[in-house]
Amino acid sequence: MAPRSAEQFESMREHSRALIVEAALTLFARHGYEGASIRMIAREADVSLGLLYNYFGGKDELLLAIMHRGLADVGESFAAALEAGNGARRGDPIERLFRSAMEILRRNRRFWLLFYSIRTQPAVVEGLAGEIAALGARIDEGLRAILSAAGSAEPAVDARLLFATIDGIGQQLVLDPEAYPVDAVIDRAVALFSATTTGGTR
Amino acid sequence: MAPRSAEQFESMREHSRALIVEAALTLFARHGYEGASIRMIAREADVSLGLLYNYFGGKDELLLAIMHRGLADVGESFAAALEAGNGARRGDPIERLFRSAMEILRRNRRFWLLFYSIRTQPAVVEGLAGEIAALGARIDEGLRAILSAAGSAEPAVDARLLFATIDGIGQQLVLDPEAYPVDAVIDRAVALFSATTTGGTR
Amino acid sequence: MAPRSAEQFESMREHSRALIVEAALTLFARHGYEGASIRMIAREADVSLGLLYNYFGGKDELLLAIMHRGLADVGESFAAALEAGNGARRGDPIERLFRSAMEILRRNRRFWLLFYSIRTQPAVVEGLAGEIAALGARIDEGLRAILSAAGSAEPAVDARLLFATIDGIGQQLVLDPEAYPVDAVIDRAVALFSATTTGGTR
Amino acid sequence: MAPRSAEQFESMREHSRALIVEAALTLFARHGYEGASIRMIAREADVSLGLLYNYFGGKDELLLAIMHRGLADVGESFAAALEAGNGARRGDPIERLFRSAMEILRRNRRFWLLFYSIRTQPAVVEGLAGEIAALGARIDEGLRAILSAAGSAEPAVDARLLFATIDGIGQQLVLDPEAYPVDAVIDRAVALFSATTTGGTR
DNA sequence: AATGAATGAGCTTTCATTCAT
DNA sequence: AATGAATGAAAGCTCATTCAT
Repeated sequence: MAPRSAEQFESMREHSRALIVEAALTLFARHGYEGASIRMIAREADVSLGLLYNYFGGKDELLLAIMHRGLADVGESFAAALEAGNGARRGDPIERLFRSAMEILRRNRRFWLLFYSIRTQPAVVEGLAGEIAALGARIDEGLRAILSAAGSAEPAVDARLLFATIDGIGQQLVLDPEAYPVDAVIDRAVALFSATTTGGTR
Repeated sequence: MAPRSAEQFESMREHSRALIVEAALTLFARHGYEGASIRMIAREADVSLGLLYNYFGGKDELLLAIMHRGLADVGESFAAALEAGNGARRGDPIERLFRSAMEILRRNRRFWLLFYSIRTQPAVVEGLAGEIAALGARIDEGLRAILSAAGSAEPAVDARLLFATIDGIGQQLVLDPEAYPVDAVIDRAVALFSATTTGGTR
Repeated sequence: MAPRSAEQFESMREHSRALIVEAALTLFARHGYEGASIRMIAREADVSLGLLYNYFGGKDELLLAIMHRGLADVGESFAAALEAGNGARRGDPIERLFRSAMEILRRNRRFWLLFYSIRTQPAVVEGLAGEIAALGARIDEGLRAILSAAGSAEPAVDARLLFATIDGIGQQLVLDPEAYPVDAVIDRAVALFSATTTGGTR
Repeated sequence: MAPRSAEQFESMREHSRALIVEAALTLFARHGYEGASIRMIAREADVSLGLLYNYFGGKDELLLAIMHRGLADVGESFAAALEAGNGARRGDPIERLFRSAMEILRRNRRFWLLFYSIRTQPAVVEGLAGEIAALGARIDEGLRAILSAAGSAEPAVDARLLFATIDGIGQQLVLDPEAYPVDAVIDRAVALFSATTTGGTR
């Protein structure tokens, strides 16, 4: 019999990899990086222990893969939100920003649960520090641009505050997605931030 | 050796206990709850493994003791901040709130680092959930009172937003206490929140 | 594709088998039997894991095949050396023996490295013990014959000593083929052994 | 109750350490370094898995400790043999050397079984290479001195041969201590080596 | 003839915890 | 009050081996 084709193998690999990443994301989110064991993950993915190591060099690589993907997603989503704001689309760019931030959080709650639980731990975040810092800088820059355009007197400080506010709301949302009144809070936040800017260049 | 008095024993106990809690706080903050081992803690406290277990029934009890103390401290500090606001002291109560919140964070950075890293993990936080929820409710209530007094149209929503903002700023501060421009950000936050309230009862 | 002939298949088989044996010999020699993994061997042979198991029932069979071949080679080479000595060829048979022994060692250094590393381990050598003993007996016999012919008073003991000497020199040579002064040592050994025999039948 | 005294702890430690080293030596000798598992060793020592790691940082450290002790023993024994030869003691120094070498081998058969099985494997011997080389050099030097004194024309080469002969006999002895006729072989070897030296300075 | 994904037992190691003194 | 030797379960990881194609 002929061996499986390269495409067959590729699709098997893709499938198993996805299973594992999915399981890891769930368990890392629930128990934290250290609290979730490789065994638990393999079982959750319904895959053997050994197979996991066919795809990831170790627990750290698994985390890295997940975080890498998650951070990239955040970066892209944020860039898209900014771009939309610069276009002809109507509506307050600050509001759009808040909304899309919440969208990102909601879409990948597990990633954020994980991210929030590891970002204080240097050893865990080690290989990611640069990437995270770069993403933070890019976001800060974007926020400053929006706030400048909106007529902020101190865009650098306002950007920090805006970011902290989003971060804070996001964390509450992620901790209790059922009960937290995001929409009302966001409305209020938008009102606050818009009130103190002149309304921008127009 | 002369027999020690009951007071001497008591003070030795207190001393050792404090040493252990201190060490645990440092290491839990640095490596997370799962990442810090009992051995590391005993060594850091310069105390034997056995002694640690004389004082604390296990790793979880140690965490509980730390968290309990920390949460109590937060509760008290917050109550004090509110009380001061209600008193004859002049100045914006919202500002006073922000300032004292930052004070709390700064005073016990390690506690917050730890708290932020575990609050997403049900298993770790298990025995604390009620306490945390109660504290949250108390704070929410206090915030609503302040905001009502300050003339907020929707104190419940504003309280949520205010809390999220404090939480968000706090987290940034705790992650990078050296470089984060707290004071400027707080000034701005105070301005924002004060601007949208009529000024309250005065 | 044209169907391959039986000979073509046969030659492919031979080729793959040889590739695998070659790789295994290299890695067993370098890392020892337990230290070399089947995966490493398959990769070194540039062959799939599955194919390796098509040719060899397991790691132990692979070792057996290698050792079997190696021991057979030793047996043949030794027999040839003896035969030459019995023939009309001139020169000291003891010298010829030493020289051809070194020749064997040099020709298959990897085999000897492996052999020396496993011969103390009953479990590894299990299936080979008989074969090794038989070869040893054959060699001992041959040595006794030579030494008898050379006029040794105690050929049995001399054979043991001669064998140990060859073994000892061989091991040094194999451990450091670059720097070890085999030739000089052999010259000296030949002189020693020849001096204490009367010169034999002639 | 008072805690155990420092001496009590020390003696407990000494006891357990010895148990572990003893078991490791036995199993490393029997199955080789890679072939003996830490679990097997702990069981053989009748000690828990964890305790082993209280005393040795890992499998490699355990090997190192054993080899270190063994090599030191060889060095000392050899030095003693040489010293005795330089003193007033009568008898052939070469003979004394052979005898004491066999004594060393017999006294610690397990060490030699282990040593012979790992000396061809660079990765295993890694941390020991320098120590082994130094010991080898010291022995070579000692042998050259003896052979010079005994009137050898080429002490450097004779030393190599003598060493290889001892090594070879030793290996046979260690492989089959019951049946190998060491004494007879040694007698013969002494005769050979003594015959070709003039008898030395005296 | 040949592939490599998949398995699970077993490996080395770490950890929270106990206990005799 | 205090010590640290001792335990064994469970962690991360590797390995020989199987099997569908």
